[in-house]
Amino acid sequence: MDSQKLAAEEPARRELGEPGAKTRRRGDSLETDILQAAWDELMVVGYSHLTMEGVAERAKTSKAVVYRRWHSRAELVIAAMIHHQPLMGGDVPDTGSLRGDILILLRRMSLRLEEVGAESIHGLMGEYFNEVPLVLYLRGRQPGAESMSVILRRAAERGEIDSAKVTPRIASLPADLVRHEILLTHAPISDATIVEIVDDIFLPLLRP
Amino acid sequence: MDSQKLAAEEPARRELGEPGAKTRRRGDSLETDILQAAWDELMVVGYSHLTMEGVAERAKTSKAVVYRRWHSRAELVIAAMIHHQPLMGGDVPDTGSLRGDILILLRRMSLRLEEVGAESIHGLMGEYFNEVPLVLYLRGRQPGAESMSVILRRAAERGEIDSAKVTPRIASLPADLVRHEILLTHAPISDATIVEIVDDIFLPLLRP
DNA sequence: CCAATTAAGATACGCATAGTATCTTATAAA
DNA sequence: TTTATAAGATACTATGCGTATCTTAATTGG
Repeated sequence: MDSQKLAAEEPARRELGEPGAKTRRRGDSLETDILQAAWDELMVVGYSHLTMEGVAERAKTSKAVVYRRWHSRAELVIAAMIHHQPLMGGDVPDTGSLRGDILILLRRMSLRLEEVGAESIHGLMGEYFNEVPLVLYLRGRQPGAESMSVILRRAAERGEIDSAKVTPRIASLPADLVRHEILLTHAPISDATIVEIVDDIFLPLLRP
Repeated sequence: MDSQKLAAEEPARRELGEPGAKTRRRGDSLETDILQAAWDELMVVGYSHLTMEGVAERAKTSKAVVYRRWHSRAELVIAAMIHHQPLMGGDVPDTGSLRGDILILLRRMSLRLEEVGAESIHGLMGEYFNEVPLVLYLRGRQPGAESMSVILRRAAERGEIDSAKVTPRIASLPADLVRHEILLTHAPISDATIVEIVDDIFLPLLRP
């Protein structure tokens, strides 16, 4: 039809042990590699400078392959974030006191959020606002992330708190405040801030 | 030097009463018009679809004129937001009770934030993260926006609250929670949510 | 009141990136 | 071994950013 230059002269040998090796990943293996590449690219250049081209290049594949699986930059990055590490996942802390448990939970959450970076989260929310998975991710509503309710139940059983005072809003309050702090400030949240949230706000609201 | 087509044949008559009228705005008048155009454009197309070209066109001027004053899209939009309406500004409510005052303050703030739109705020934060004015705007730290401390001082004088309990974090808590809610959810914040924040969280923390 | 200066407004351009389409060929399935 | 699928390379369109250049209206100041 038109003067399209056909194919490549060099048959695209990817860096393996032997040069000239021809191999093509497919399916899950390829998908995992792309998600990893997207995460790496996010860490290196940040969300605002992340391009589909860049991710494809890093994954040693091409844009078309990436677009075949994710329809936009935001979708890809959200998938990469979840693939890398859910925000709230992990074992439920059990130190024997509510204060100890929740400090562990909040520190873990803030480390993971800072790893992703507030900039990325804002970027995603800005161009992908009506999508659900991102908010689920942020709020830690992934399946298997019910740490907070487990901790609160145990604390109530120990008699540390008045379980009648535990509304959903209060249960999510500490995480909300940490999230808010990270989203609005550039510097990482200090441990003193986390302790303040727990000791001056959260615990006083729940004590019998 | 090169084959540049020179000038316009048509001398750019802007819509005034008489066609053919030649007039050029300058200085503050022009600046105000551009800020207004930027705000209008923000309302119509949203931040993610707002372009410098679009703003210039709406203001009936050209991109170059806009760039002469603001170095980026984000800078322009922040200026437009502040020009349109500071988040926390306005008279300090004085209903005679802390609860009444703070409800007014929070409702006002949430209306204004929703007018700007969470999407815009995320977009701005995403591409302009290290800039100070936006966070000042969001946190209501503009000069003349000390409503909250005035309200709290009056409440303390009336003996409604224990002023020893008022830490900076607790003082900003209600606004932080409203802001957080708006930034994370699509729908406008309900009045019940505002009341809940005040009655279940804020007031219990300050009562003697 | 006229000449010199400033900046508005029009336009073009280079560049980056999004997203799509097309083609060859390695890999998997039958 | 043949056939179907999709990986990977490449080209292409469209958009928008940010800059530069040029003309001319408006302002300033002697």
